[in-house]
Amino acid sequence: MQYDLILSNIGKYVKLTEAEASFFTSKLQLKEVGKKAYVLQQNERCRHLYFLNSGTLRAFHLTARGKESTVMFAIADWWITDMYAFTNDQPSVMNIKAVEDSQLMCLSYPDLELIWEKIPKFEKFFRILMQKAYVREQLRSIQNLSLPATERYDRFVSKYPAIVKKVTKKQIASYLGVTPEFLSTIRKER
Amino acid sequence: MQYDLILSNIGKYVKLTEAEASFFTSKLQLKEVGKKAYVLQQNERCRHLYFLNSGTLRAFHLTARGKESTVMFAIADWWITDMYAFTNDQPSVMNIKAVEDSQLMCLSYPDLELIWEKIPKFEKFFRILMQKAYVREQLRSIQNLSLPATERYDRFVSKYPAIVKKVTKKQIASYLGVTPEFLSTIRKER
DNA sequence: AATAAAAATTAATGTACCTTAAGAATACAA
DNA sequence: TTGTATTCTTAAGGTACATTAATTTTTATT
Repeated sequence: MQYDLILSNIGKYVKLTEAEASFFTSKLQLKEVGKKAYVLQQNERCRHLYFLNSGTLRAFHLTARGKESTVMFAIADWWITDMYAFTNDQPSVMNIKAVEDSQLMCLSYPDLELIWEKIPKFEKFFRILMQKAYVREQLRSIQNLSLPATERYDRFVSKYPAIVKKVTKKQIASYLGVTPEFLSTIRKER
Repeated sequence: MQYDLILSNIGKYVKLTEAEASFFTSKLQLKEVGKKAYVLQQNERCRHLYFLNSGTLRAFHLTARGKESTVMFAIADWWITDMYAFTNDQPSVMNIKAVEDSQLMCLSYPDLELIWEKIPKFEKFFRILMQKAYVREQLRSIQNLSLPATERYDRFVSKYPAIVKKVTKKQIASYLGVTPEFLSTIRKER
């Protein structure tokens, strides 16, 4: 049922007993959002960590001048939140919006702290999750600094084919840090 | 003595007993490196996680065409390694080199696993460490995508004044993703 | 199906930043 | 202290990418 995906996601890294699993799932809230709905608005407090059961989300930062920068995409089986705002209880620095109808599991920070306290295995699980997220971001930084846009696009397409199928070119452009017009000329060259 | 800094660093987030602290420090190896010495070479295996007692290190990626991109700097009280290579036992994607004479504590992956197993509090500590590193990298990505070089420089200087004192303009330029020549024209405008 | 709205493309022009090259300042080694 | 390397700066010319604007294509709405 609705907890299968999230439990198997966690199960890749730690083994939970029945009791632990049911304590954990008792803290989850199901949320359904329609396409274009906001899961989080920039400057608001970010009260939840989200796990995607289905659908697609996009996190993006908006500058004063209205420029959008895509921070990340999430599809089924991914975790997403504004980690800065969520863990520091600060106004969020990004929006999270549904690219298509999506189903999410929500976990509040107080509940997450309870879970960490009661089931230390979850510290391990989140350590691994954060470690992988850190590595992903660091490799992205390296690529942004060292590669021209054309190669960044090629690598994005081959690394995230499932995402490419779901999101617009405009959204990919804002993830890569180029305009949609320029991405279009890049693609013509292929 | 030599363990004071690292223990107080850890103590900010978890409280260790005497026995735990001494088990932990028993796994640490002291290393001294001279200015310009390599702590890690790109493509080599990355066998250690490092904590800086003193000095300054710089991690940078080198492209086939010889272009350097600075991934991060580390000064006293910072942790540093090629986290991708270290945790996945893969060839490293970056070099780590001493900007000045430095003293480090080294921890191997097998020892770190022992520590995690024996003292679960260390899972929590590293969860927090990875979480902060992830947030730092994500905010950097946002800034790289949304701000022009001149503002990225200003923010770097105000966020990391202690690092600015230690490293060259050329190294800062390669962290910001601009050439030293262009950084020079930016600085003239201040 | 018709209309509206958003995305994608194309092309002309513009600019932030790069490349090359040379000179000046700073640090390093003999 | 002198020479040598490295960094930093300045300036001219070049390029990757942005901006603007118009057209086409795709998607969403009634």
